[in-house]
Parts: sequence; structure tokens; C-alpha cells
Amino acid sequence: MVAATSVEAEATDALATLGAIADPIRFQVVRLLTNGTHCVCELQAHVPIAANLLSYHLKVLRDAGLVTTSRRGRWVDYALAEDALDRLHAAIPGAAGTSRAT
Amino acid sequence: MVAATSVEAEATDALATLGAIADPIRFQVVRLLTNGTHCVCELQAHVPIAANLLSYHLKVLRDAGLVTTSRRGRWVDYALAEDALDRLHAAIPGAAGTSRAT
DNA sequence: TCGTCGCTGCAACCATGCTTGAAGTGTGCG
DNA sequence: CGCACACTTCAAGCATGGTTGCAGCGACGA
Repeated sequence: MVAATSVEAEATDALATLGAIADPIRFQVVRLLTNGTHCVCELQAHVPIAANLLSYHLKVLRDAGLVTTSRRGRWVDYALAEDALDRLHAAIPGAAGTSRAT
Repeated sequence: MVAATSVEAEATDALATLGAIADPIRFQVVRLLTNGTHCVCELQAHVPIAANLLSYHLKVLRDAGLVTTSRRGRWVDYALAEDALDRLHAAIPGAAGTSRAT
């Protein structure tokens, strides 16, 4: 590898990040997570969907690196990643990685 | 449409805005448009897709209110909307209006 | 005016992924 | 030790939207 910060690579990451929250359920989950850590059962109380469906979307969010998990006994706590919001903002064209001409 | 300032309405608009750019082609187009105005033929030179396909995605972007059109004789110039980037940033949870999720 | 070029709109096709159902893993408690 | 609970994973079905092809509209050049 020669280039470390490729524009194409950043665009791919941006697409993955944007695509992760460009969904009603995942957007709602992220919005909930901005208020603090929540376990899956807590999330279920706010998002009216099946448990396995929620788990699936949580996996997508986890795969996108937007959330982190912590097992607390029987429960699994989900929290927003430290750089999640920063990454989200950076994913928007004109913010970073793209030459923004006024 | 009656409701003007609702958290749900803002979330819906945010989803529509995010979903509009959460696509490889549309993301590329928006990134191109951040550099200035381009006609469809210009966009075609940078995005390797069919003309009508590009037109379709442009329509999606236009429907999302992210781009504006200007007819220049035979050509149609597409430009990023004034508040496009601002709307994009506002669409991210934790940025504005979304911190009061129950 | 006619022909060509640039762009847009519509209907159909196909791929992706969202949704559903059931089974599986790990943990705490009786 | 065995059961119940919380969550995850797997396989299958269905819906959404991205892609393709053709037809239509408007504008410039001859």
C-alpha cells in the first residue's frame, strides 16, 4: 500500500457510514443512542419491531463501526462509538477529503 | 401537510436527505457538485453510467431538494442547493433538533 | 422548417436487502 | 443440573429501488 488516505477509500467508508443510518429503524436507534447507552431491551421499548430484526440492524450498525457493545451479564449494552458523529459529519461531501470549491 | 415543527417530521426529512446521498452514484454526483455547477453531459464524463440512469438519480436528488436545475440552451446545469450541506449536517442525530428524543 | 442533439419520463426487469420465522449460544437463577 | 431469559444467527420470502430500454419534449444548426 502506498497511499494511506485515498479519496476513493474515504468515499467508500462514507457510503457505508451513510448507508448504515439511511434507514428508519437504524436512524431511530442511533438517535436513541445519542442520549446514552441502552441495552437491547431498552431499545426494543422505543423501537416497535421484533427482537431479531432489531438485532440484525444493530449488527449492521456494528459492522459500520457506529456502535459498540458491552455485555453486562444477561444484557448487552449498545453505545454510540466515540467517533460516530464525527465520522458521520466527515462522510458528507465538502466536509473532508473532498476539495470544496465555494 | 399541516405539521410544521415536529421531531418526527424532521426525522423523516433527515431520512430522505440521508437516503438521497446514501448511494454510490448520487454520492459521486453530490461530490462533483460541491466543486461547482455541472451540466448533465459533464457529470456523465465523471460518472460511468447511462444518461437516463443519471437523469433518474438526478431526479431523486432534485426531489430531495439537494440540487437545483438551470436550463442553459440545450444543456441543463445542475448545482448543489444552497442549504444542501447544511441540511445534510442537520440530518445527523445529535446535531440539531434531535437531542430531545424521548 | 427539418433534422439532430441533449435531456427527461415511463414501464418492465432484476438485484439488493429488509422482514419473518425458527433454532442456537451464553448467562443467571431455582 | 436444568430451566428461563436476553440476545444472536441462519435460512427463506417478500418488498423496495436501482438498472435497462424505448418513447417523448425542448433547443440549436442547417
